[in-house]
Parts: sequence; structure tokens; C-alpha cells
Amino acid sequence: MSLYEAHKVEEKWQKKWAKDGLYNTNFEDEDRKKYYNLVMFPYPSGDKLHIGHWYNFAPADSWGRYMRLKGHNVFEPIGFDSFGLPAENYAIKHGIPPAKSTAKNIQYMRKQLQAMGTMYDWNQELSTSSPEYYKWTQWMFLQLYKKGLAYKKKSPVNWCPQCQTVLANEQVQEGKCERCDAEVTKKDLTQWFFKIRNYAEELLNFDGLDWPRKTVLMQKNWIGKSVGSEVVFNITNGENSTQSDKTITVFTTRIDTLFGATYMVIAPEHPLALEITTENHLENVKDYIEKAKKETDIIRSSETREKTGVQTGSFAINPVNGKVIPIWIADYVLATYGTGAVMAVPAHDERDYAFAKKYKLEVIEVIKPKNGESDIEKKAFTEYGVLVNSENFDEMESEEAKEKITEFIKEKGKGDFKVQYKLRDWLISRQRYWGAPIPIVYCEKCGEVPLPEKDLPLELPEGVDFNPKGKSPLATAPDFVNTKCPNCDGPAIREVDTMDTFVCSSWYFLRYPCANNKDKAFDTARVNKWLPVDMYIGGPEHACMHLLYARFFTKVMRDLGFINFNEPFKKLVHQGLITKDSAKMSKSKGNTVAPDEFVEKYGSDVFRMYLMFMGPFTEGGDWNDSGIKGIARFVDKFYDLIYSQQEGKNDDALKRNLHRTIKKVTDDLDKLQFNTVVSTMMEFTNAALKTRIDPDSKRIALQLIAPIAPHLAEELWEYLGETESIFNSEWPGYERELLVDKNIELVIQVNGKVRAKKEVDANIEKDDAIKIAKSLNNIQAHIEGKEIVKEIYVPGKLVNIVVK
RNA sequence: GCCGCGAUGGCGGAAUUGGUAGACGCGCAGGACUUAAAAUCCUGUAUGGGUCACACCAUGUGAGGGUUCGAUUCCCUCUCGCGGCACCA
Repeated sequence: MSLYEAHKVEEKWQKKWAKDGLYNTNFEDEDRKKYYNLVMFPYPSGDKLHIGHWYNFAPADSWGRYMRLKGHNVFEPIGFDSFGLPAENYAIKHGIPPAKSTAKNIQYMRKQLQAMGTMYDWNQELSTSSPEYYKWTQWMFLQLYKKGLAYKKKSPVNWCPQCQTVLANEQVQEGKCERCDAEVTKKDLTQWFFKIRNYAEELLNFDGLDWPRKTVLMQKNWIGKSVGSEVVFNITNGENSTQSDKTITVFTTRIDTLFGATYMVIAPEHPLALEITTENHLENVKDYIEKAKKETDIIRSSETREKTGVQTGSFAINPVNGKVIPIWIADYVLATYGTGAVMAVPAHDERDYAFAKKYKLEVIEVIKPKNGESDIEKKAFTEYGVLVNSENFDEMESEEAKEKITEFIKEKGKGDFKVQYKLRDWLISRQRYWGAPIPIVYCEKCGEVPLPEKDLPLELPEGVDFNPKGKSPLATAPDFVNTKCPNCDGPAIREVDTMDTFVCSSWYFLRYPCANNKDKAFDTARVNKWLPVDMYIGGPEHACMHLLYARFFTKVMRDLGFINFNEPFKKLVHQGLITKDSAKMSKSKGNTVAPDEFVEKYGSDVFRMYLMFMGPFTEGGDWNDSGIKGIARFVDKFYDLIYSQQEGKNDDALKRNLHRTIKKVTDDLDKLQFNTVVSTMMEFTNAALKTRIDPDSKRIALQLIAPIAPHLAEELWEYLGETESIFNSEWPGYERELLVDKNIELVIQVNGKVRAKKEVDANIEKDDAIKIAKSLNNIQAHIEGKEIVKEIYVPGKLVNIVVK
């Protein structure tokens, strides 16, 4: 039976910490350096806290506690990302209003989070679905609207037939709805967008950010900058007929291949597609466009799929040499990127090459490799090289030709340099109930009118029928379809769409330090003092959406003069994924693991430490409960060490061990290597149980374990007679000279192979070390009769004798 | 296809700038305690050979090669796994 009663102790301290307000942040504290320690706030689903939450929050909390012990004024808030589809789906299924089920879930999760023993500042709790919060989300919308960063556009959008809602491209995973997994189709709708593209260039700059390289790379990829040129082609509807006034512009990164353009391809969705098609091709083209509409982007973009296309009967005139080339329509060209049209250079582009071979189109070589040969009869040559068949530009290198040719056509008014981004504007409208309503009204007289700020929040009406019927549920709310214009008081209707939940989560970190402010979204002075967030911990799945949107919002707020910093998150860390039998845990697979039963059995400290001990924090791992016993045993041993272990003499070995442990734990915590923090504490405990331990060393051991086992440490701290919380104590330092032992085990190698070990004085000189080495039997056996070529001595470590 | 990351005992994993591979934990085996079990404690535990037992020897960090006195660590080639992006013009 263990002496340590985890449950009693954990409950005792959770109550006391709350009563004392230990973790309530003093935002005005000028003595300590501020530290904003943030985790990605949870979505309050009915599943309660799962292992993934624990794996994120518990180590993040340990990090916060460590920073506090290091003397920082740590602000560690928590809240709930409580708008969203699951609550709405739940409501549709069970008839319980989202507000109700959400409130219930939050209440339960709050309890679990408290039982975890985290140092959250509950005074600053927020949830995005409360009117006190979404009032300010709506305010944010109005700021972007006034700045011209919010606009409406009719566009083909992804439509999920099951959720009866629109999905952003970013939310479609493998052709399926990210949340419900239904096959996604297309539909034309008028939607609200945020102009995130205005910030594309600045969002590529990560200077001064301590982010995982991987995440930076992913965002850069997502934004997808390419530098190239635009070229304008005039259109003619017959090979020999006169030229029309129509033009098609293409974007290319390889204008050096312009002389090799032998045809043009436009996307089926290109606005001119039908217009330029001649009579005899019309039927064909219409057929093709219809087919393309039915294909999902995924099928269209499948690499293994054979390329298809149809001729329009029209021709384009290459501005550089007047060459007349046929215009085709093919679905391998996407309307959403660039201009929706490309010049095809089959000799130097693989896709164009495959297409040209299939439809027997001309291939003209215009780039030769600088060294060696290429064979365009066999495949396209896609690298840079030297121009041929390019008139005045012959013999020029690709790099130079890109500039010279662009300048040439620019003079003729047929093109220019151009930078293109893959990033699309952010589609924020949702035809859903459970989100923040968009504060816009449509007046018969005044048109589109933003709601005055004083009228916020525009509250979600109750009793709305939110069963999906292809329209926004709010279209059935009387207040929304029948309202007054704030301008002229005339009849008007409200916007019935709500906002993407990513809007809510794009600014919550600004709200936390002022979560109770009723007059402002955030307090400029406090936010400027407390942000950027010093540490942000959350899943890597948010690399391209949430983390990009949050950066965008921060930059917009800066440009509007509300804040004075450029980036929201100074340091970012992603926790790894916890799997079960190497598969992602999910309710549908039935392979979820409930943390509660383990917390019940062993206590939260043990569970927290076990999660940390499993492996490196950023790598995650496969859940297996067989090892948790080891942590429970360790906690008992550690408790015994502090509680029962007799005071021993403060001997030298213990002291050196202690200081080495301080250094190792400090270094590893700095790198968030919690797994080796646990094992280091185990080693120390095992050793100290043998040597006995003095009270001062006990206190230090408690401080070292406090970040990863807060209740245990606090309890024993009190037992040792301390009256202040251990989390108000100061992190121990170590003495450098105590890190090494007086004696070392010298390793002796012959030709790099270990042949003997010998305990010697740590400061032994090279000559003495080699002399001792050679005197050993086993070494003599290995060097006997051989010529010594070299003798290597690594101070304090090893001797290597090289023989021939 | 491209980009990134990874591969170490039966298992999770550890290993400063290249310097004792396998820390710590789980599991397993043997022993102590117990009427017995659980719990706890002690000992052992990479593989093969060798020894009564040590000593000792060989092999060994996905595969093959290279650099080096010395490689889990650096370089090249390949295989497999994971994550991201993907007809991006």
C-alpha cells in the first residue's frame, strides 16, 4: 500500500490553490517579467477531455509552472472554442439547442481541467459562443469591413450535401467534408470573404519567430508565391481570319520558353470559354464543361489520370513572334490559380508534353541544356538552359531571357512582370446557425449597410429551426428577415449567414488578458504589454489555417492602430499525435482511451508524468497503459524518499548527484524534453534512497519535480514545514564545479574498440593515462607484438591506442 | 511526384560538439517476504560463442558503401514507415 494518497492530496491542493487565487494573474506586476503561456483552446464536444487534450495541456501546464519557478509572471488562460458544427449536428439529432448542450459540455470540461491540476487563470476564461465574446467577433468583422478587407463575391464553392453547408477549400480533405466525411460537390453561392491575400507577402516573413521549421515551410507552401510574368495573347477565331479585340492573359514562370508555345489551354470555368468557341466545336465544348463541373477537384487533380481536352476552334497570337496557336480547353488547368489560362510549351513542361503527345500537337524545342544533350523526342526538358529557336534571344541563358523577354513584351504593351500567390481569400460565410451572425443588413433603399457598433452584439435568436434545408437557418428567424435599416429606418433584411469559427479563434489570444472588459474587444495598453504570446502549444493540424488566420488578424489590428506588434505567437511548439494501435483515435473507430479512469486509479500527477514519459513531447506515440505502473511506483518511492527517508549526512556523492540532476532537469525542461526529465528524477531518487538525503536536498528535489508533479511537490513541500506555495519559490541553480566527480572511469580502446576500463583521477594527464592503460593485462594482450601508430587521449573520457 | 520527419533489445525509449550503444521504465526470468496471492524488495535480462562462475571473444542502432584512430551521430545510394502539399503554369 502506498503512503501517498493521490486523490486526497490532489483535491486538497486544487481547492487551496483556487481559494488562495494562486494562479490569478496580476497584470500590473512590474517586478517580474511577463510570460504568456498559451494552449490552443479546446472545442467543447460531448466526448469530454480525451488523451489528446491531456497530452497537449498537461505538458503545456508543466512548462508554465517551470517558467513561473524561473521567476516569470506567468499568465496561463483557458477557454472554449464553442461555436461549431458538432453542437449543431447534435441539436439536429437530439433536439437540444446548441447553447444548452454546449453549456453542459463546458461545465463538465471545466471540472476535468480543474481536476488536471493546471494553473489556469479562471478569472479570464472565455467562450466564443457567449454574446460577451461574439459581440467583439462582430466588432472585428466591422473593422475589417470598414477597412475594405471584407467583401462579397459569387463563386463556385464546395458544398457538403450532408452538412448542407459550404466548405472552404481548406476544409475539404481528400474530396470529403473535413467534419462529416461526406463527398463534397460544387455549388454557386454569394459569399463573404476576408482579403487575406492583401497580406500574402508579409505573411511569408517569419523573421524573429521561434517556430518549427516544418510549420514555416508549410505556410510558405500554402501561400505559394511564384515570381514570373504575365503575357497577353490576342484572340482570333480562325487561323487566317482577322484578329478580334478579345485577349487572354496567361501567367508563366517560364517566359524564357515563350517561343516554344505551340498551343494555349484555358480552364473549363474560364469566362471566355464559350465565347471564343466556334460553331463547329460548340457542342463538344459544352459537353466537356458539363463533365468538368461534375468532377471533383480531387479527381481532376489526380496525377495518374489521363489528360483530356477539347479544341475551341479559336486561336491565340503569340505577342513575341506573331505565331498563331490553337486554344484548347482542359481541366488540368485550374480556374482558381493564376489567370485560369496557360501557354503550353510541350518541349519544356511535362503536363504540356503529355497533352501534346496525346493530341498530336506541335513540339518546338527552345531551351538546350548548358552542358550535354536533351532528347525532346522522348521527354520534356524542364530545367533552365540556353535559348534556341528564339530569334534575337538565341544563346541567352534562361535566367537572363526571363527578364529580357518580359521587358520586350512589356514595351509592346503585351505583358509585364508579375507575382502570383496560391493563397486564396478567406471564405468566412457559413450557412449555419451555431456561429456568430454577420452584422450586415440589406436595405431596399440604402443597400448593404453595416450594423452600428452600438447595436452589437447581434444576438443569435432562440427557437430557430436549424435543420438544414440548403439555406441558412437564420433565414427562418423573424428578426432577421424583417428588420429596419439602421440608416433610414426603412424595411430591411439581415444577413443570415454566420461566421466561420476560425474567425472566433483568430483573435481570442488578444481577448484573454481583458476577457472581462465590457467596453472593448481588448485593452490596447494591456495587450501591447502582454503580447505577443511567449509560448503557444497546439496541434500541427492548424499549421495552415488557424495559425495563418491568427497572424492575418494580428497584422490587420496593427494596421488599424489597435496594437503595436506584428506577430501573435513568438514561440510555437506542436505536440505529437497519440495513437492507439498506431491508428488515430476516433469515436467512430472505437479506439478511444478515456483519461478519467487512469486519473481515477493513479491520480493526475501520475497520469501527467506517464504521458510525458512515453516519449518526446513533439513526437507523440502509441498509447499503451502497461507502463503507467512504473510511474506510480516511482511516485511512491519519491514520496518515501522525502517523507520517511532518514536524514543522512550531506555527503559528497549525493551533493554532486543533486547538482548534476539540477543541470539535467533544467536543460531538458528548457527544451521541453519532459521524458528525460522524468527519467532523470527516477535516477536521482534511486540513488538518493541508497545514500540518504538531507533536508536542503529534499527541498531542491521537490522544486525539480514540481513542474511535472505539482500536487505531490506541493504536499511534501508543506510537510517539510514550508508555508508558502512551492510555486512561489525560486528555481534552484547548480554549482559548476560539482558537476564532475573526483574520479572517472577511463575507457581504454585499442583501434577504437573498448578493451578495458579503469577508475582514475578525473584530472589525470595524458601521459599518465596512457601509462596506466598500457599496464592493463587485456590491453597488453591486444597491443603485444604490434607497432603503436598513434595514441589518443580524450580528457576525462578515454584513451585509444592505434596499433598496426 | 515533391517537401519534411523518422527507423536503436520482447516493448516505450536514452545517448553534449563524432568518444563506453541500450540510461530510465515496462515486460520477462530467478530469489526474498507470505499459509497463499497481490503489493513490495533483491538479482539478472541485446544476440551468439566461451566459462562451474567470472574473465574474455565475435556480431549489433532499417540495407549497402564512404570519411575517421573511433560513426546511432557526418557524406553518398537504396528500402520501408509517418506527416504535409500536389496537374501551381
